Amino acid sequence: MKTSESRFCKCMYFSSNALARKIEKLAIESWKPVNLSPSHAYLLLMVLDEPGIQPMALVDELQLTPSTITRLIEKLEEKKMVVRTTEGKLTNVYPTPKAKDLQPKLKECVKEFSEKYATVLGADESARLVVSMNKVADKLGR
Amino acid sequence: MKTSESRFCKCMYFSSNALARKIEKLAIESWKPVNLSPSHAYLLLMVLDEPGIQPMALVDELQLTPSTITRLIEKLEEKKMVVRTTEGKLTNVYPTPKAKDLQPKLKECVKEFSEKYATVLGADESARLVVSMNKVADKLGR
DNA sequence: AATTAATATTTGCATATACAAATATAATTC
DNA sequence: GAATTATATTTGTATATGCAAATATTAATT
Repeated sequence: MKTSESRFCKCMYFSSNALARKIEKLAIESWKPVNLSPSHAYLLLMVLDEPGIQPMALVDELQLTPSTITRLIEKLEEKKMVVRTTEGKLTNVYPTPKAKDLQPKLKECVKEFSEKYATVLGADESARLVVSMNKVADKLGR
Repeated sequence: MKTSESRFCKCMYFSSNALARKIEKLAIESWKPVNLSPSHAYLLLMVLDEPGIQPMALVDELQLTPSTITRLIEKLEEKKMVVRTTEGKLTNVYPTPKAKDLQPKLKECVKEFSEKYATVLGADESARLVVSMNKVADKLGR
């Protein structure tokens, strides 16, 4: 059954979740080459882009909760992709050389992913959808 | 930081997830009065609407995996909201009287929820967004 | 300076979800 | 009718995520 044929297809809860799950699946495929989940990959991209970035900034940028960010960092630490230094109440997260080596491949995955859905949906339509999802998310605040 | 200001706001993965999480939060609030999570509530609504419905039909309608559907039903069974009868390889799920009593309240929650986001986003805009999310989900198939 | 309040981070616990394998049954094919 | 294949459901296990409480540290107030 298509999403649009479900009895609940008029419901924002149903639709946003169904879409997110399908996109997630596509994303997981895209990041398989680097053996990272999409969230881990995005967090690592942030760290590579801004070495020393602090968890709270990651919370802000990735819109996840502090505890989730801690857990993501922990896993990347296990994988020797980042290191953490704690001074006082602040923590800095730095990429390891291993992560830096991976950077080009990571960017490749980002590109592959966006091409994957642009192919299916059309570049314009997907861009428009992203903009309007963001607008709505903004309005829902916090 | 607003969703639209994140470094990743152009990415479908980020945006669809951020939106789904925010909507989920709103939905959880809306179904607190009946002490059910949104997924449980929707499954129960299906069962009330179509007593004896089989798990596979729920998989189809709710677009979740079979295992997730099993788990959701189990929990509703614990709560004495549904009963399962298994004959051969098929299972039928029926609402209990307790669930039937709850039905009006459940529908009330659905309404509250949709009013909640319609207020924030405008009825038209939210309807449009839902339609286009469904369209995209359809195209992503499977 | 001492107390209080605010902030950053981590931990313990709970939940929803999925995948893959296991089970059980029904349908098909030979 | 026996063997194979397909289908429905459940189970075991793993993951991502969140909330609330715990820690630790800094800032503000008195």
